[in-house]
Amino acid sequence: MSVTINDVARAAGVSKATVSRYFNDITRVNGETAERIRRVIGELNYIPSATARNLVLRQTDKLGVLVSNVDSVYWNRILKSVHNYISQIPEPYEIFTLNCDNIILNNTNKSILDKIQVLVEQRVAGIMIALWDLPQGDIDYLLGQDIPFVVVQSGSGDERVSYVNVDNYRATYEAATYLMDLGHKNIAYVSGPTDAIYANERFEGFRDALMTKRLYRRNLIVNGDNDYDDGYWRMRQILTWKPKPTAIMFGSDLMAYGAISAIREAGLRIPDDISLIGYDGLAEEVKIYELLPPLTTVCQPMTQIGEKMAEILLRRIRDKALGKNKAYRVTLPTKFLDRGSCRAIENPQAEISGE
Amino acid sequence: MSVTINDVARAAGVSKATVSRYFNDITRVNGETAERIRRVIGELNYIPSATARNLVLRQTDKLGVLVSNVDSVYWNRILKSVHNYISQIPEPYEIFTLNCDNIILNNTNKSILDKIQVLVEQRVAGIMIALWDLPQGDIDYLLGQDIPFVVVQSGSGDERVSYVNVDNYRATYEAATYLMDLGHKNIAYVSGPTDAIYANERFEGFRDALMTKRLYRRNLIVNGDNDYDDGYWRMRQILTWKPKPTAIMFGSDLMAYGAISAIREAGLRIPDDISLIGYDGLAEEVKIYELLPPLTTVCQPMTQIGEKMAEILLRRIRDKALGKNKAYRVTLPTKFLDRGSCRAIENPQAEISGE
DNA sequence: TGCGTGTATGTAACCGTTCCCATTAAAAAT
DNA sequence: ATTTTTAATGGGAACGGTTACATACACGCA
Repeated sequence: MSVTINDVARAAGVSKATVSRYFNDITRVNGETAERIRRVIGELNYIPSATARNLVLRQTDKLGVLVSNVDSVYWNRILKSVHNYISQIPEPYEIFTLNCDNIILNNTNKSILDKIQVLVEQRVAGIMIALWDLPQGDIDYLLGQDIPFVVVQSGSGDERVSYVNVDNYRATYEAATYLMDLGHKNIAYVSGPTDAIYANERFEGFRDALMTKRLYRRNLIVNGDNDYDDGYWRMRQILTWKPKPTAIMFGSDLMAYGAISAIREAGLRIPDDISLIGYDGLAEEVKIYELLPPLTTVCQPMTQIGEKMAEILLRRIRDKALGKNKAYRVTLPTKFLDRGSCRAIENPQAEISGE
Repeated sequence: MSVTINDVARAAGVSKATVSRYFNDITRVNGETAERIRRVIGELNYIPSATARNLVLRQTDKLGVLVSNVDSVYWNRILKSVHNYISQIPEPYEIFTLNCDNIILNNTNKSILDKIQVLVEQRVAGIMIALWDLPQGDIDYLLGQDIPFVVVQSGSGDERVSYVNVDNYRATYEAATYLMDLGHKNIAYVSGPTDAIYANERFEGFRDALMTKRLYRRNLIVNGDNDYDDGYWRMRQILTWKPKPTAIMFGSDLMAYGAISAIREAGLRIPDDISLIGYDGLAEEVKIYELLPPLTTVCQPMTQIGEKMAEILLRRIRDKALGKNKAYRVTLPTKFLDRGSCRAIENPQAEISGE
């Protein structure tokens, strides 16, 4: 089987304590001895077992990241930013990413809690949770363990939870106001999954903005699933409405792009025939998206989100070492980016659909 | 600190051996006792320590993945496919992803070997290596450990290494032939990093194809870095050449898209003014890429690559349990996809540049 | 000479499991 | 009634590290 510290100790003619010291505090081992150990390690190709080490130390220098799905630009930018941040600090943390999309999509009997437990069992020093939604039960479980963690996008009202959030409500409120200022009166909204906090926040911003001008109509609200295909199909459905909305806001860029595909297919033009606003700002983050049809959108500060997450987690880990236990919470602003997929309505149509 | 098996045993009035049996072979514990243990576990919120378990069993159910950069569509599709495959098998493997891009980009003092060692320290059951390039030294190191591993895209001639490769040479050979059949005589090639095996294979396929018709010119070869920005800048440079090549092949779709951006900027049209061929087939994999300007390209079977990787790794793990040690190697075919970014040359220009 | 000091190393307990090997009591077989 | 089987459980030694404590020795100094 694999080489252990005992093998090294024996071959080097020392006790395993000395070998251990060689790794953890080399100043406490004699130069010649150290050299001997070094050679033996090389010869035997010895790698200490993190398992055994973690067991006795009851801690590791590993950080766990739980991410919804790895193949999403949004989470990727955040992940990347986390990696960047962590690689620039003095502490030698290693980041382990655990993917949850099979749980969510395949509806297996595994739950997010199982994934969290995997991380807990690993005795990671801290956990970053980059999920679209995190059940309160799981939050309670995490609070029960004494592992620092930080949550993004699913920060609820729980005061004990550290999180990085985005000002979703305000973002859509402003975007909707922008559309109304352009003269739109018949504005549809395609929401993300209604069971997710962030999706509701976005929707509520839209709704409240429209309500200020009595333009909110429940039958102009569509619930989507956030992805491209969903945007495509929802748009095809919307295109059959009479009258057609003059503008549509989406809970995600991906849905908006899917919608663009349906709109093109129908032979309509943007923004001449219909105005669109997305949400995420993918084109701001990924160069290649420049080549996509322009989309006015709400940009999320993904890089900043990742940095803040990592920063807060580290602060919590350091706090824990000092016996402190304080939740940190940040809400970051978004940036509205007009890329030309909306146009002004000169002759607002008299008739408003519904109700 | 956290609840241990001893706490459970004490609270349930049994020995820890019985609690252990409760988890591992419940038939060997009395019904009433089992019920008592079950209750205590619930009350104490006990979760067995995987660390301790792994230590005594000398194995884990963790698989490690080393990936170049998480924010790449290419690796993402492969990762996703790996996750899918693993989630469908009976064994309860957990996948830990380790990201290497800070190593490669930031040029830190950390090396890929360090990352590999982290995985070895974790005593993962197996390792998947999804890197653009893997130094031979690292391969040797891995072969020295007795952890099964499989490599993608960097499989060299080493017979002891299991890998999943793509028939890069043939792919570019055929793509180049296609261009020549369209009448192109002045064809440039923008290569990926020249120190990577796959990039050379692709280039060689191109070169050999052109050589068959004596059209290969060294001064039409540009070395790029595979990404969008690089494609953009290389293209700007190429556009200054006189005469301009009538067609350009790229070592990656990303570079080709970057080039498209430069071409648009220059007011030229594709394929009317210039023909392009990419490599990867991103538009085949990611729905949203449908909206990008069409690009004729070589599609890599990313899903299949991920599946094969996972499949081979598992086979190797099972083999190891049987004392077998055999390398598995697969080379997958690509698919040429004509999406209309190339046109035929009716009046091939007489003059060929260079030499 | 004797004593304190510092350096280098060894000894052994411990981390939280698994599992082999008793041990015990009850059931079955003789 | 005695022996054998079987079922249920406990005791304790691993697993591979870390670390507090003990030990041994060399050195400088009163």
